[in-house]
Amino acid sequence: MSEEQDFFSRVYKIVEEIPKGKVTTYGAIAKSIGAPKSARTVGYAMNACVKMENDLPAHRVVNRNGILTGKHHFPGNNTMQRLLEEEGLKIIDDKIINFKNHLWEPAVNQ
DNA sequence: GACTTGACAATCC
DNA sequence: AGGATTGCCAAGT
Repeated sequence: MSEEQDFFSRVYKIVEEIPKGKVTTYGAIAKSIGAPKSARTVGYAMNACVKMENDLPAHRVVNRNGILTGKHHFPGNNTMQRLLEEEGLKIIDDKIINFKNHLWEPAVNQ
């Protein structure tokens, strides 16, 4: 049993599991992969995810404040906000309204 | 092989 | 209540 995949792969796997209309935080993802202190590293993986052509809903990942911290890294100007709004979320001032209400907690044993 | 950077988070003042 | 600092970990240079 060797599920020891790369840090990136684990992060991608979690992000891939994020249901539509839901969002999660970097810390939650890091925690689910067994690295609660590697929240920064999770964001680092996301940055690489945009560079590669994948189907990861990176726009559903925000910081623990529910703020679209990574919107600047998306193609275009407000791609991230637009995508979230398309999923039924409300965003004001780059911040998700009722963020806690749309927060999705990933599993710990993936 | 060591230093710097970075889409975070928690703590201190 | 709000701003500044520290901690942590992985990849890049």
